[in-house]
Amino acid sequence: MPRDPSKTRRKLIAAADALFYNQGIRAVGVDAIALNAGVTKRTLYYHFRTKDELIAAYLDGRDQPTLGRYQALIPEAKEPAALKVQRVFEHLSKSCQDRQWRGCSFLRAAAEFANLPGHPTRLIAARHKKRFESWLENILRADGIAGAPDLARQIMILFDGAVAQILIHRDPGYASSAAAAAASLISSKRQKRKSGRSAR
Amino acid sequence: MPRDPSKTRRKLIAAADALFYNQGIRAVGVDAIALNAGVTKRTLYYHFRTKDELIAAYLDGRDQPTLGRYQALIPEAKEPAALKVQRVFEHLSKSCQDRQWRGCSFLRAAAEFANLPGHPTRLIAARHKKRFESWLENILRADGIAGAPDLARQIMILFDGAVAQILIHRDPGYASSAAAAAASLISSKRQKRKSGRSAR
DNA sequence: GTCTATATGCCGATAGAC
DNA sequence: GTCTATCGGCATATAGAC
Repeated sequence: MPRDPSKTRRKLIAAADALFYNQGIRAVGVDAIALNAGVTKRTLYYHFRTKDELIAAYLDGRDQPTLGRYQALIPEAKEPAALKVQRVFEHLSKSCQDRQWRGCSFLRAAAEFANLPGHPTRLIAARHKKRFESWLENILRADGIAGAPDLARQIMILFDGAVAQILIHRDPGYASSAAAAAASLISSKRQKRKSGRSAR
Repeated sequence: MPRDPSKTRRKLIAAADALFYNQGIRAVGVDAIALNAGVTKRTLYYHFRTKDELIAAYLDGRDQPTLGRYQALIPEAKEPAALKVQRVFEHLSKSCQDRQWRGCSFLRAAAEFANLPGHPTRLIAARHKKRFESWLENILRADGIAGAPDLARQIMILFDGAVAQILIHRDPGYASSAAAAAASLISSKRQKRKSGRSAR
Protein backbone atom coordinates (compact mmCIF):
# COMPACT_ATOMS: atom_id res chain seq x y z
CA MET A 1 0.00 0.00 0.00
CA PRO A 2 2.74 2.57 0.77
CA ARG A 3 4.05 4.30 -2.33
CA ASP A 4 7.65 4.43 -1.17
CA PRO A 5 8.92 0.86 -1.06
CA SER A 6 11.74 1.82 1.29
CA LYS A 7 9.44 3.42 3.84
CA THR A 8 8.82 0.11 5.59
CA ARG A 9 12.51 -0.58 5.56
CA ARG A 10 13.18 2.72 7.26
CA LYS A 11 10.50 2.04 9.84
CA LEU A 12 12.12 -1.30 10.62
CA ILE A 13 15.54 0.28 11.05
CA ALA A 14 14.05 2.97 13.27
CA ALA A 15 12.37 0.35 15.45
CA ALA A 16 15.56 -1.71 15.59
CA ASP A 17 17.54 1.40 16.50
CA ALA A 18 15.35 2.23 19.48
CA LEU A 19 15.30 -1.32 20.81
CA PHE A 20 18.91 -2.31 20.09
CA TYR A 21 20.37 0.86 21.56
CA ASN A 22 18.22 0.69 24.66
CA GLN A 23 18.39 -3.01 25.49
CA GLY A 24 21.34 -4.40 23.54
CA ILE A 25 21.41 -6.33 20.30
CA ARG A 26 21.23 -9.89 21.60
CA ALA A 27 18.55 -8.94 24.11
CA VAL A 28 16.08 -7.94 21.38
CA GLY A 29 14.28 -10.44 19.17
CA VAL A 30 13.03 -9.87 15.66
CA ASP A 31 9.46 -10.29 16.94
CA ALA A 32 9.77 -7.16 19.05
CA ILE A 33 11.27 -5.18 16.19
CA ALA A 34 8.53 -6.16 13.74
CA LEU A 35 5.87 -5.38 16.35
CA ASN A 36 7.43 -1.99 17.07
CA ALA A 37 7.61 -1.18 13.37
CA GLY A 38 3.97 -2.09 12.89
CA VAL A 39 4.59 -4.93 10.44
CA THR A 40 4.80 -8.70 10.68
CA LYS A 41 7.93 -10.73 11.04
CA ARG A 42 7.51 -11.96 7.49
CA THR A 43 7.77 -8.43 6.18
CA LEU A 44 10.94 -7.90 8.19
CA TYR A 45 12.44 -10.92 6.48
CA TYR A 46 11.37 -9.56 3.13
CA HIS A 47 13.50 -6.45 3.67
CA PHE A 48 16.39 -8.08 5.52
CA ARG A 49 17.70 -11.54 4.78
CA THR A 50 18.84 -12.17 8.37
CA LYS A 51 18.91 -10.47 11.74
CA ASP A 52 22.61 -9.81 11.19
CA GLU A 53 21.74 -7.78 8.11
CA LEU A 54 19.34 -5.69 10.17
CA ILE A 55 21.95 -5.23 12.87
CA ALA A 56 24.42 -3.98 10.28
CA ALA A 57 21.83 -1.55 8.89
CA TYR A 58 21.16 -0.30 12.43
CA LEU A 59 24.81 0.41 13.18
CA ASP A 60 25.52 1.80 9.74
CA GLY A 61 22.61 4.19 10.15
CA ARG A 62 24.25 5.59 13.26
CA ASP A 63 27.69 6.16 11.77
CA GLN A 64 27.29 9.49 10.00
CA PRO A 65 24.66 11.05 12.31
CA THR A 66 26.78 10.33 15.39
CA LEU A 67 29.90 11.89 13.93
CA GLY A 68 27.79 14.65 12.39
CA ARG A 69 26.46 15.75 15.77
CA TYR A 70 30.01 16.37 16.92
CA GLN A 71 31.03 18.03 13.67
CA ALA A 72 28.10 20.40 13.98
CA LEU A 73 29.51 21.68 17.27
CA ILE A 74 32.53 23.28 15.65
CA PRO A 75 31.63 24.97 12.39
CA GLU A 76 34.27 27.70 12.63
CA ALA A 77 37.73 26.85 11.38
CA LYS A 78 39.77 29.54 13.07
CA GLU A 79 39.37 28.54 16.70
CA PRO A 80 42.18 26.92 18.69
CA ALA A 81 42.03 23.13 18.54
CA ALA A 82 42.02 22.98 22.32
CA LEU A 83 38.72 24.84 22.42
CA LYS A 84 37.17 22.59 19.80
CA VAL A 85 38.17 19.49 21.74
CA GLN A 86 36.68 20.94 24.89
CA ARG A 87 33.39 21.32 23.05
CA VAL A 88 33.50 17.62 22.19
CA PHE A 89 33.79 16.64 25.83
CA GLU A 90 31.18 19.17 26.88
CA HIS A 91 28.77 17.62 24.44
CA LEU A 92 29.43 14.20 25.94
CA SER A 93 28.92 15.61 29.41
CA LYS A 94 25.50 16.94 28.44
CA SER A 95 24.24 14.07 26.32
CA CYS A 96 25.17 11.41 28.86
CA GLN A 97 22.75 12.98 31.31
CA ASP A 98 19.84 12.12 29.07
CA ARG A 99 17.76 9.39 30.70
CA GLN A 100 17.90 7.42 27.45
CA TRP A 101 21.69 7.54 27.16
CA ARG A 102 23.26 4.08 27.05
CA GLY A 103 26.85 4.78 26.05
CA CYS A 104 28.36 4.23 22.62
CA SER A 105 26.37 1.93 20.34
CA PHE A 106 29.52 0.97 18.42
CA LEU A 107 31.53 0.07 21.49
CA ARG A 108 28.63 -1.87 22.98
CA ALA A 109 28.11 -3.76 19.72
CA ALA A 110 31.82 -4.60 19.52
CA ALA A 111 31.63 -5.81 23.12
CA GLU A 112 28.64 -8.05 22.40
CA PHE A 113 30.39 -9.61 19.40
CA ALA A 114 33.86 -9.68 20.94
CA ASN A 115 34.42 -13.28 19.81
CA LEU A 116 33.41 -12.69 16.18
CA PRO A 117 36.16 -10.57 14.58
CA GLY A 118 34.68 -10.87 11.09
CA HIS A 119 31.12 -9.96 12.01
CA PRO A 120 29.73 -7.04 9.94
CA THR A 121 29.08 -5.20 13.17
CA ARG A 122 32.76 -5.23 14.04
CA LEU A 123 33.78 -3.75 10.72
CA ILE A 124 31.25 -0.93 10.97
CA ALA A 125 32.26 -0.16 14.55
CA ALA A 126 35.97 -0.06 13.68
CA ARG A 127 35.32 2.14 10.67
CA HIS A 128 33.28 4.59 12.73
CA LYS A 129 35.97 4.93 15.38
CA LYS A 130 38.63 5.44 12.73
CA ARG A 131 36.54 8.20 11.17
CA PHE A 132 36.15 9.88 14.53
CA GLU A 133 39.88 9.67 15.19
CA SER A 134 40.71 11.06 11.75
CA TRP A 135 38.33 13.94 12.32
CA LEU A 136 40.08 14.76 15.60
CA GLU A 137 43.42 14.55 13.85
CA ASN A 138 42.29 17.07 11.24
CA ILE A 139 41.20 19.48 13.93
CA LEU A 140 44.62 19.28 15.54
CA ARG A 141 46.54 19.59 12.28
CA ALA A 142 44.48 22.60 11.23
CA ASP A 143 45.87 24.32 14.29
CA GLY A 144 49.43 23.41 13.37
CA ILE A 145 49.92 21.08 16.29
CA ALA A 146 52.91 18.76 16.04
CA GLY A 147 52.28 15.04 16.41
CA ALA A 148 48.61 15.36 15.57
CA PRO A 149 48.14 11.64 14.82
CA ASP A 150 49.47 10.54 18.21
CA LEU A 151 47.53 13.21 20.04
CA ALA A 152 44.31 12.37 18.18
CA ARG A 153 44.69 8.77 19.31
CA GLN A 154 45.12 9.84 22.90
CA ILE A 155 42.07 12.07 22.79
CA MET A 156 40.12 9.22 21.23
CA ILE A 157 41.23 6.99 24.10
CA LEU A 158 40.18 9.63 26.64
CA PHE A 159 36.82 10.02 24.94
CA ASP A 160 35.88 6.35 24.85
CA GLY A 161 37.38 5.83 28.28
CA ALA A 162 35.13 8.54 29.66
CA VAL A 163 32.12 6.99 27.92
CA ALA A 164 32.98 3.64 29.50
CA GLN A 165 33.37 5.07 33.00
CA ILE A 166 30.16 7.05 32.74
CA LEU A 167 28.31 3.96 31.55
CA ILE A 168 29.60 2.03 34.55
CA HIS A 169 29.28 4.67 37.27
CA ARG A 170 26.55 6.89 35.86
CA ASP A 171 28.77 9.83 36.79
CA PRO A 172 29.16 12.61 34.18
CA GLY A 173 32.14 13.88 36.17
CA TYR A 174 34.34 11.53 34.18
CA ALA A 175 33.68 13.66 31.10
CA SER A 176 35.19 16.67 32.87
CA SER A 177 38.19 14.67 34.04
CA ALA A 178 38.79 13.47 30.50
CA ALA A 179 38.40 17.01 29.17
CA ALA A 180 41.01 18.29 31.63
CA ALA A 181 43.38 15.51 30.63
CA ALA A 182 42.91 16.31 26.95
CA ALA A 183 43.57 20.00 27.60
CA SER A 184 46.75 19.14 29.44
CA LEU A 185 47.99 16.87 26.65
CA ILE A 186 47.23 19.47 23.99
CA SER A 187 48.99 22.25 25.87
CA SER A 188 52.05 20.02 26.26
CA LYS A 189 52.13 19.50 22.52
CA ARG A 190 51.55 23.15 21.75
CA GLN A 191 54.99 23.92 23.10
CA LYS A 192 56.31 21.90 20.19
CA ARG A 193 54.25 23.56 17.45
CA LYS A 194 55.50 23.01 13.94
CA SER A 195 55.10 26.57 12.75
CA GLY A 196 53.56 29.40 14.70
CA ARG A 197 54.61 32.64 16.16
CA SER A 198 53.45 31.82 19.69
CA ALA A 199 55.65 28.81 20.32
CA ARG A 200 56.36 30.28 23.73
CA MET B 1 29.55 -38.46 45.33
CA PRO B 2 32.14 -35.64 45.63
CA ARG B 3 33.12 -34.99 49.21
CA ASP B 4 33.40 -31.26 48.82
CA PRO B 5 29.90 -29.96 48.25
CA SER B 6 31.22 -26.73 46.75
CA LYS B 7 33.33 -28.47 44.14
CA THR B 8 30.46 -28.69 41.69
CA ARG B 9 29.66 -25.08 42.34
CA ARG B 10 33.21 -24.12 41.49
CA LYS B 11 33.14 -26.22 38.34
CA LEU B 12 29.98 -24.44 37.27
CA ILE B 13 31.50 -21.02 37.85
CA ALA B 14 34.63 -22.05 35.95
CA ALA B 15 32.54 -23.24 33.00
CA ALA B 16 30.46 -20.05 33.10
CA ASP B 17 33.63 -17.98 33.26
CA ALA B 18 35.11 -19.51 30.13
CA LEU B 19 31.89 -19.26 28.14
CA PHE B 20 30.68 -15.85 29.35
CA TYR B 21 34.04 -14.18 28.87
CA ASN B 22 34.55 -15.65 25.43
CA GLN B 23 31.09 -15.26 23.93
CA GLY B 24 29.26 -12.77 26.10
CA ILE B 25 26.70 -13.32 28.84
CA ARG B 26 23.48 -13.19 26.83
CA ALA B 27 25.02 -15.30 24.08
CA VAL B 28 25.51 -18.27 26.41
CA GLY B 29 22.66 -20.45 27.66
CA VAL B 30 22.55 -22.39 30.89
CA ASP B 31 22.50 -25.63 28.89
CA ALA B 32 25.96 -24.93 27.52
CA ILE B 33 27.30 -24.08 30.97
CA ALA B 34 25.94 -27.25 32.56
CA LEU B 35 27.28 -29.34 29.69
CA ASN B 36 30.70 -27.71 29.98
CA ALA B 37 30.76 -28.29 33.73
CA GLY B 38 29.87 -31.95 33.27
CA VAL B 39 26.59 -31.78 35.18
CA THR B 40 22.95 -31.48 34.22
CA LYS B 41 20.93 -28.31 34.14
CA ARG B 42 19.03 -29.45 37.19
CA THR B 43 22.23 -29.52 39.20
CA LEU B 44 23.06 -26.02 38.02
CA TYR B 45 19.72 -24.87 39.38
CA TYR B 46 20.41 -26.61 42.64
CA HIS B 47 23.50 -24.44 43.17
CA PHE B 48 22.18 -21.21 41.65
CA ARG B 49 18.60 -20.04 41.92
CA THR B 50 18.68 -18.19 38.58
CA LYS B 51 21.01 -17.44 35.70
CA ASP B 52 21.44 -13.94 37.11
CA GLU B 53 22.84 -15.44 40.30
CA LEU B 54 25.37 -17.42 38.27
CA ILE B 55 26.28 -14.31 36.29
CA ALA B 56 26.92 -12.44 39.53
CA ALA B 57 29.10 -15.28 40.82
CA TYR B 58 31.05 -15.24 37.56
CA LEU B 59 31.80 -11.52 37.71
CA ASP B 60 32.44 -11.54 41.44
CA GLY B 61 34.94 -14.32 40.93
CA ARG B 62 36.89 -12.11 38.56
CA ASP B 63 37.05 -9.05 40.80
CA GLN B 64 39.96 -9.84 43.10
CA PRO B 65 42.04 -11.96 40.65
CA THR B 66 41.89 -9.26 38.00
CA LEU B 67 43.04 -6.51 40.33
CA GLY B 68 45.49 -8.92 41.93
CA ARG B 69 47.28 -9.55 38.66
CA TYR B 70 48.02 -5.84 38.40
CA GLN B 71 48.96 -5.52 42.05
CA ALA B 72 51.43 -8.36 41.64
CA LEU B 73 53.29 -6.31 39.05
CA ILE B 74 54.44 -3.72 41.52
CA PRO B 75 55.48 -5.27 44.81
CA GLU B 76 58.09 -2.64 45.68
CA ALA B 77 56.90 0.52 47.38
CA LYS B 78 59.84 2.80 46.70
CA GLU B 79 59.60 3.16 42.94
CA PRO B 80 58.30 6.33 41.28
CA ALA B 81 54.56 6.19 40.61
CA ALA B 82 55.18 6.96 36.95
CA LEU B 83 57.13 3.72 36.57
CA LYS B 84 54.45 1.69 38.31
CA VAL B 85 51.78 3.12 36.04
CA GLN B 86 53.87 2.27 33.00
CA ARG B 87 53.97 -1.32 34.18
CA VAL B 88 50.19 -1.37 34.29
CA PHE B 89 49.93 -0.32 30.66
CA GLU B 90 52.71 -2.69 29.64
CA HIS B 91 50.79 -5.54 31.19
CA LEU B 92 47.71 -4.56 29.19
CA SER B 93 49.81 -4.37 26.05
CA LYS B 94 51.01 -7.91 26.57
CA SER B 95 47.81 -9.56 27.76
CA CYS B 96 45.70 -8.11 24.98
CA GLN B 97 47.79 -10.00 22.46
CA ASP B 98 46.59 -13.30 23.84
CA ARG B 99 44.31 -14.97 21.32
CA GLN B 100 41.72 -15.47 24.05
CA TRP B 101 41.66 -11.83 25.12
CA ARG B 102 38.21 -10.27 24.85
CA GLY B 103 38.60 -6.97 26.67
CA CYS B 104 37.30 -6.18 30.15
CA SER B 105 34.65 -8.55 31.46
CA PHE B 106 33.24 -5.85 33.74
CA LEU B 107 32.92 -3.25 31.01
CA ARG B 108 31.41 -5.77 28.62
CA ALA B 109 28.92 -6.91 31.26
CA ALA B 110 27.94 -3.33 32.02
CA ALA B 111 27.48 -2.75 28.29
CA GLU B 112 25.24 -5.79 27.94
CA PHE B 113 23.05 -4.67 30.83
CA ALA B 114 23.18 -0.97 30.05
CA ASN B 115 19.43 -0.62 30.50
CA LEU B 116 19.32 -2.35 33.89
CA PRO B 117 20.97 -0.01 36.42
CA GLY B 118 20.02 -2.16 39.40
CA HIS B 119 21.22 -5.47 37.99
CA PRO B 120 23.70 -7.29 40.28
CA THR B 121 26.17 -7.29 37.43
CA ARG B 122 26.21 -3.51 37.33
CA LEU B 123 26.95 -3.18 41.01
CA ILE B 124 29.83 -5.65 40.85
CA ALA B 125 31.29 -3.94 37.77
CA ALA B 126 31.09 -0.49 39.37
CA ARG B 127 32.64 -1.76 42.57
CA HIS B 128 35.53 -3.37 40.69
CA LYS B 129 36.31 -0.20 38.75
CA LYS B 130 36.21 1.86 41.93
CA ARG B 131 38.65 -0.54 43.57
CA PHE B 132 40.98 -0.24 40.62
CA GLU B 133 40.79 3.54 40.67
CA SER B 134 41.44 3.65 44.42
CA TRP B 135 44.45 1.40 43.98
CA LEU B 136 45.86 3.77 41.35
CA GLU B 137 45.19 6.69 43.66
CA ASN B 138 47.16 5.04 46.45
CA ILE B 139 50.10 4.50 44.12
CA LEU B 140 50.11 8.17 43.24
CA ARG B 141 49.71 9.39 46.81
CA ALA B 142 52.50 7.12 48.01
CA ASP B 143 54.76 9.09 45.70
CA GLY B 144 53.57 12.39 47.11
CA ILE B 145 51.85 13.50 43.94
CA ALA B 146 49.44 16.39 44.30
CA GLY B 147 45.89 15.89 43.08
CA ALA B 148 46.15 12.12 43.19
CA PRO B 149 42.36 11.53 43.08
CA ASP B 150 41.94 13.54 39.86
CA LEU B 151 44.99 11.98 38.27
CA ALA B 152 43.89 8.46 39.24
CA ARG B 153 40.57 9.09 37.51
CA GLN B 154 42.33 10.24 34.37
CA ILE B 155 44.59 7.21 34.31
CA MET B 156 41.56 5.02 34.85
CA ILE B 157 39.91 6.71 31.85
CA LEU B 158 43.03 6.15 29.76
CA PHE B 159 43.18 2.52 30.78
CA ASP B 160 39.60 1.62 29.94
CA GLY B 161 39.75 3.79 26.85
CA ALA B 162 42.75 1.83 25.63
CA VAL B 163 40.96 -1.44 26.38
CA ALA B 164 37.96 -0.25 24.36
CA GLN B 165 40.06 0.83 21.38
CA ILE B 166 42.06 -2.39 21.38
CA LEU B 167 38.84 -4.41 21.52
CA ILE B 168 37.52 -2.52 18.51
CA HIS B 169 40.65 -2.31 16.38
CA ARG B 170 42.64 -5.30 17.63
CA ASP B 171 45.63 -2.96 17.77
CA PRO B 172 47.82 -3.14 20.92
CA GLY B 173 49.36 0.17 19.87
CA TYR B 174 46.59 1.96 21.75
CA ALA B 175 48.09 0.67 25.00
CA SER B 176 51.34 2.47 24.19
CA SER B 177 49.52 5.66 23.27
CA ALA B 178 47.61 5.55 26.55
CA ALA B 179 50.83 4.87 28.46
CA ALA B 180 52.48 7.90 26.88
CA ALA B 181 49.49 10.05 27.75
CA ALA B 182 49.55 8.83 31.35
CA ALA B 183 53.26 9.58 31.61
CA SER B 184 52.69 13.08 30.31
CA LEU B 185 49.88 13.75 32.77
CA ILE B 186 51.91 12.44 35.69
CA SER B 187 54.94 14.51 34.81
CA SER B 188 52.77 17.61 34.61
CA LYS B 189 51.50 16.94 38.10
CA ARG B 190 54.94 16.18 39.47
CA GLN B 191 55.86 19.81 38.98
CA LYS B 192 53.26 20.55 41.64
CA ARG B 193 54.39 18.00 44.20
CA LYS B 194 53.06 18.54 47.71
CA SER B 195 56.34 17.95 49.48
CA GLY B 196 59.54 16.97 47.82
CA ARG B 197 62.91 18.38 47.24
CA SER B 198 62.74 18.12 43.47
CA ALA B 199 59.77 20.39 42.89
CA ARG B 200 61.70 21.93 40.01
C1' DG C 1 5.12 -6.29 -0.40
C1' DT C 2 2.51 -7.79 3.18
C1' DC C 3 -0.17 -11.16 5.28
C1' DT C 4 -1.40 -15.83 8.41
C1' DA C 5 0.49 -19.82 9.88
C1' DT C 6 4.18 -22.69 10.93
C1' DA C 7 8.93 -25.17 11.29
C1' DT C 8 12.51 -26.23 14.42
C1' DG C 9 15.14 -25.61 18.15
C1' DC C 10 16.95 -23.32 22.27
C1' DC C 11 15.62 -20.32 26.28
C1' DG C 12 15.32 -20.23 31.56
C1' DA C 13 13.28 -22.86 34.96
C1' DT C 14 10.82 -26.91 37.34
C1' DA C 15 8.70 -31.83 38.88
C1' DG C 16 9.73 -35.65 41.15
C1' DA C 17 12.67 -39.96 41.55
C1' DC C 18 16.72 -41.71 43.88
C1' DG D 1 23.06 -33.47 45.40
C1' DT D 2 22.44 -35.25 41.15
C1' DC D 3 19.64 -37.42 37.93
C1' DT D 4 15.78 -37.99 33.72
C1' DA D 5 12.13 -35.79 31.74
C1' DT D 6 9.59 -31.91 30.68
C1' DC D 7 7.21 -27.32 30.97
C1' DG D 8 5.68 -23.00 28.33
C1' DG D 9 7.71 -19.50 25.81
C1' DC D 10 10.48 -17.20 22.60
C1' DA D 11 14.52 -17.56 19.20
C1' DT D 12 15.51 -17.10 13.96
C1' DA D 13 13.71 -18.21 9.83
C1' DT D 14 10.32 -20.01 6.16
C1' DA D 15 5.86 -21.74 3.26
C1' DG D 16 2.49 -20.23 0.55
C1' DA D 17 -1.75 -17.20 -0.11
C1' DC D 18 -3.15 -12.69 -1.81
